[in-house]
Amino acid sequence: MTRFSEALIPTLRESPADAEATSHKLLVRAGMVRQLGAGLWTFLPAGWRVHRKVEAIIREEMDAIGGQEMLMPVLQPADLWTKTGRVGIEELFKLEDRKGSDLVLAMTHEEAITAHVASEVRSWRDLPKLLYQLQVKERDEPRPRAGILRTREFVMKDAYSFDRDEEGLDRSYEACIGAYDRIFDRCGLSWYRVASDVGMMGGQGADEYMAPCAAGEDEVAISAGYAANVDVAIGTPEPVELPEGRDAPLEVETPGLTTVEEVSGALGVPEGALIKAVPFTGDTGEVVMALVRGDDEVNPILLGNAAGLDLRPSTEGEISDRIGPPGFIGPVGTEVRVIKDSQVTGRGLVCGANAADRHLQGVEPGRDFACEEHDIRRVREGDSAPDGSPIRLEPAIEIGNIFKLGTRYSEALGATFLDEDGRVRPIVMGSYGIGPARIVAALAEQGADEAGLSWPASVAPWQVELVALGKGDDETTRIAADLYRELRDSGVEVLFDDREAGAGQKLTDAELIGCPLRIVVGRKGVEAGELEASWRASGDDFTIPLDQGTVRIGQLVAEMS
RNA sequence: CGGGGCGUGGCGCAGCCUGGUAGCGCACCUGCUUUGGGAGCAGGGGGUCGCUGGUUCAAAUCCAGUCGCCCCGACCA
Repeated sequence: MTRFSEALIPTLRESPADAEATSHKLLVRAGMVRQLGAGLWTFLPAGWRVHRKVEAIIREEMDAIGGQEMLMPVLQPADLWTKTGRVGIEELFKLEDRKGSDLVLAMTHEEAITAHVASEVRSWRDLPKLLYQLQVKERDEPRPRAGILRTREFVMKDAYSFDRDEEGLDRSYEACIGAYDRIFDRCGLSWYRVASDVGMMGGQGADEYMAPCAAGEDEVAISAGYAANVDVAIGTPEPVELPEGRDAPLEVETPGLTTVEEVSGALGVPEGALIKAVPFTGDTGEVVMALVRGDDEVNPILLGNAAGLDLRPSTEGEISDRIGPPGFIGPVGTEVRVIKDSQVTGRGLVCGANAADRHLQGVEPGRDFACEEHDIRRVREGDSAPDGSPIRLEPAIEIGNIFKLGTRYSEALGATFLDEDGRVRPIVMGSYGIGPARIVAALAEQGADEAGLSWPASVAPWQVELVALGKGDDETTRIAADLYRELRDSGVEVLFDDREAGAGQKLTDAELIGCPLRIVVGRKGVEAGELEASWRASGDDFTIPLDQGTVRIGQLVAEMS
């Protein structure tokens, strides 16, 4: 299999100075990855072994649901991207060839695959199809970060489904969910499938697969029976005790008090009794006033979806012109569109009076102002999920995503077919991505301890690390070398540390690299007729009789996978 | 794009403020000793101090510009 002395596994005693994330530090220290430039990473042999094992699991599960693997170019004519309207995306790398033709480096492959399917698929009989590839993607990221977590070039498994209609898409989508669930389970990850924002991909539905880890750049709202990206998560907060209602709003003086904290303090009401009015301006110039409880924040994504607009926070000038003095605005008497969070209810609420240094008490939605009602507040730790269980927020890294694309790409690129009635119809598409490198990083984060990495057996670079403590050609070294050959010949993936190095270095490196099972051949053990074995994950150790080494280790390896 | 930080042998760092022959630890090479948690002794190799320009008798050090990298935020199919 692999002799450490002959392999390129450059372990490091210290972390690189610019590393912050655990996975970044440990993957570099374990000699698995190296940086070539910002967001540009090389997988060294040990790291690539892990990556390839993840790929193999992906291939098996995609093939199992009828996926067909293929390979498309990364370098593509810009023309295709003009047709789908994606050529303007800032993250898209653009370049010219020597003839001046416009090219792009693909960030995903919807354009390419749809162009092929458009020219090859004619009839309803040709559908459905599920096609996938493992291919490099290129993205001009504004900020690559955290080692291999967010890079400018990375391998992605991208799959695309092509169906005759929505029902077919639903079936393809469900099949992919099944495959994805199995893939992440088999990789040994802790993961969640969460509802997500459909984003710029458009389409009718989207789920993300998230792996919780400290270095994650997303946040997930999780409870016993609920999981959603915080971007779209909806929870129910603790109710607020409101002051007495009134027959009509009462204007009170609140000189210079513009924050929720100041107003609630001055009036002696809980922050949740205030109505926080947050103005947004749409791409059309329309101003929308979002209302949430004083102790809540507006979730701009939920608000944007509710409003059906692309929104940005309004400027002070827009607020003054269209609503009232900033700091004192409210929904009563305003002429702009008002969208109220469903948690803003009851009598006795407090809001800005749209007059300087004035607030209104005893306000009641519906009676005192008209509005649309949606869930637009940002979820908070401790909220209740729909099933009543408490929500917690966890950082997580996105490891996969699936979209119901619909016909956006097929219409743009003329991917149509003739149905059974002879009508031309656009193919209904789905898109399904997985980032193997992110799985590697998430596993590194999830399994790490003070000593280093710890890989699940299914994706470990080697199943066993065999450490020979002796030096030169003493007896222990010969025994270790014999055991290595036997294990290798019996099909065990074994990393044999045969280096001329001190025991401390070899043992620490074994913990750093994180193979599931470590076997030590040393003088003490050999004198007792034993091999010393230990599990990386639990630290449990035990001995194996020397003469049963190959057989027992073979059994343990079979059991672990 | 806004803010902050860093570029000095392979890695981690000091030196810069106050200009004057480039240093430390680890790693590496040779020899001897050593071998159960990152060994010891002796000898040795390796750096145009990111780059360009300026100031100066003299620049790692001062000035200007530029490139690269990291972190926070914005952004992120």
